[in-house]
Amino acid sequence: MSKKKRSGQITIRDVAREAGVSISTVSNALNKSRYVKKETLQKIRNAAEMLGYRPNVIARGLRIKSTRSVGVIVPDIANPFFAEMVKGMEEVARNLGFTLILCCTYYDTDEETRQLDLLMNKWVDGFIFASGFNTDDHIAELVDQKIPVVAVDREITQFEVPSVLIDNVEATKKSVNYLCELGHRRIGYITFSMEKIKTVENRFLGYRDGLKENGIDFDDDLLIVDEGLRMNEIKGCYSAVEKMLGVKNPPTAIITMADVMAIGAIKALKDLGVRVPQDVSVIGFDNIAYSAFTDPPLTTVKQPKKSMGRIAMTLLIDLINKKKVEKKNIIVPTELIIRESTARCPQ
Amino acid sequence: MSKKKRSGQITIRDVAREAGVSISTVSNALNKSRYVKKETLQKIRNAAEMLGYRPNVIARGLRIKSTRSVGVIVPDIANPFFAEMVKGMEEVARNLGFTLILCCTYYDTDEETRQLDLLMNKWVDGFIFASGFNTDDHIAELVDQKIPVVAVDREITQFEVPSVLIDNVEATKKSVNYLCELGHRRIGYITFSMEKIKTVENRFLGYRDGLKENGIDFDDDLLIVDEGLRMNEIKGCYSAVEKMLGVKNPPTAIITMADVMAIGAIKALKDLGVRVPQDVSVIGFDNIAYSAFTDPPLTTVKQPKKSMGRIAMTLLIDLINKKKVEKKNIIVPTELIIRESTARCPQ
DNA sequence: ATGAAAGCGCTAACAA
DNA sequence: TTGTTAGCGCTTTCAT
Repeated sequence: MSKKKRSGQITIRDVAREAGVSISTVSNALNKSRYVKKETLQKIRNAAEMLGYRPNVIARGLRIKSTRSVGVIVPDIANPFFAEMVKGMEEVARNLGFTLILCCTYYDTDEETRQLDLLMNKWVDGFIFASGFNTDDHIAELVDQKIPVVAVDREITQFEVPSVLIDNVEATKKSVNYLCELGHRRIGYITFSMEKIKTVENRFLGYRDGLKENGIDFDDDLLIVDEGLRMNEIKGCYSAVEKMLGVKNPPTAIITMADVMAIGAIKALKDLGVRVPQDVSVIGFDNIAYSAFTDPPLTTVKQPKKSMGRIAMTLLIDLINKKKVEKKNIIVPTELIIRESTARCPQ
Repeated sequence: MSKKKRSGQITIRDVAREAGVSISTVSNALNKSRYVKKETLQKIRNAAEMLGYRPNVIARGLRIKSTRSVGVIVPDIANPFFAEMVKGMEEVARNLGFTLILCCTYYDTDEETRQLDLLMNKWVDGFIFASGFNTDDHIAELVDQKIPVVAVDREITQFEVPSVLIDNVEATKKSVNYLCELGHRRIGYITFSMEKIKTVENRFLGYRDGLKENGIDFDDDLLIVDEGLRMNEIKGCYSAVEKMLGVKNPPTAIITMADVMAIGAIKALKDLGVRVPQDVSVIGFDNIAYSAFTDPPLTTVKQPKKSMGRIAMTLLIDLINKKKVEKKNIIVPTELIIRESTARCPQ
């Protein structure tokens, strides 16, 4: 029963000897890469089984230049939005016999580049980027080397890289429209810096254009752009909320660009003695599982996270397997989920 | 600027030619594995830089039998408890130049075994199991082949495998004691099946013994063991709570073995018109980030998730690097976090 | 201080 | 239907 120690691994050669055939027959038999007589096949299978043979995927990878592993690069796995997405990815990778290598960047471009470098050396067969900068320089090399890449929750404009994402402009407009229906005219927006991330920018654009379409002038006072939010989305919202309430004509509603931030905003408001939603309404973005259980439950825009992850991974593996796929963006639907953090505008 | 296509990779041979030295000198220079004259080194570095040389880690791995990658096996990455732990692991893996391969098992032993097999073929250098069955058979082979393994949030009894975990018995007793201090005598417990998972079993033991130490008889009516909770911890709690409230002498307090379940329990209670904590108190376990923002905020037992992940990964990599480490369990501290889901026993 | 060459375990072209 | 063999890109022993 006890197999050999790893450094004395059972190789294809051992199996060949045991089965009384050549190593190429073993290889071909086990990989079904050419026809092998039934009985020979059986002999080989028996020998392999008996010896506890494990094909050395590294050696195989060296030969065929494929490791059947993919790199997944996300900003932060502890953010339920990304965790859900990765869950979807993992599910399909596993089912298709691929291995998922996880890297977190914490929104740091240098880190993203470093990770990429490391993984390219490891010869992963493809990449999914859920991380998000618009400086796509480091993707250039991947494209250049024809390594499959798909993006998710971000757009890559410079290259022919397919993305799986939502229409962020429209999605945010839904929030704005809903608040306007409730009579709000002073609507604040909390985001982190958008210059490098199209997704973040588009959400802001949805906010700005949504206001315009409802005949409301954009007011700089009601826009908080805060880098601190990146590292601690929940707590980082305290200062943002404080700042926003301090303006001469404070908002009656606040939109945040992520649920994790909305959760922090609600807490901050409550701590400041502001009632949600009676005094101020709050809308988040993503519909993470926990937003249904906050106090009050959060109104938010739902993204199909897990399914985005699944689609992205399927796409990537198709690309790796050289299936013909249309290299264009896949837009998945969103939905405004109305819960109790929003109410009619006071007075 | 444009590097070659991958299949025409720049190899050590190209660098050697460019630098006018032998390939072994290049290898030794780049790996500092033996002394190389300063100027030769410089020449080699220049050549490598110029050509955009990337060492092929797969080829290297084949030679030295190490891939500098580790397998991390968790039940469910979308559970914030595991996501936080993985975050800690990823952090140290990355800093030490290791690659983290993520696998989810969804509490399925067969899946765990399959994953393991896949990763062994991929020659990962070591494993972290946060997944959790006490049938450690599939770990036997790892131990047998001297592949480093560390466990986290679980105990492995049959083998000399170090674990990073809390004292689950004591931790749960803290909850029981606190509820007793508040005057509760009818304390329910919701868990999923514990037979195969020591951690789950120990929490129950803490509950049972905690009751005894407070002079309370264990009542079978107040224990709900529900397999459905595994797959959907939040929603699965509905039926558990319903069942528990239906008994002749229902509880005034409920302990769940995880925050995700407590969140579901609170929701279920509210939907049934039971006030938390006025009518029934609820205590969770883990202190995931979102338990601070539920309604009411959850009283829970804090586990240092990220730090557990960090410790586990550090330990594993030490093991891989053949550092001498004590192969014994590392117990990390817990803390009862008192929020507002618990109150004095009514009347 | 450096080079030549063997070989890690596998696949695939070519032979038979 | 199967076997022989070159070679993937690298590390490392043995020479020099």
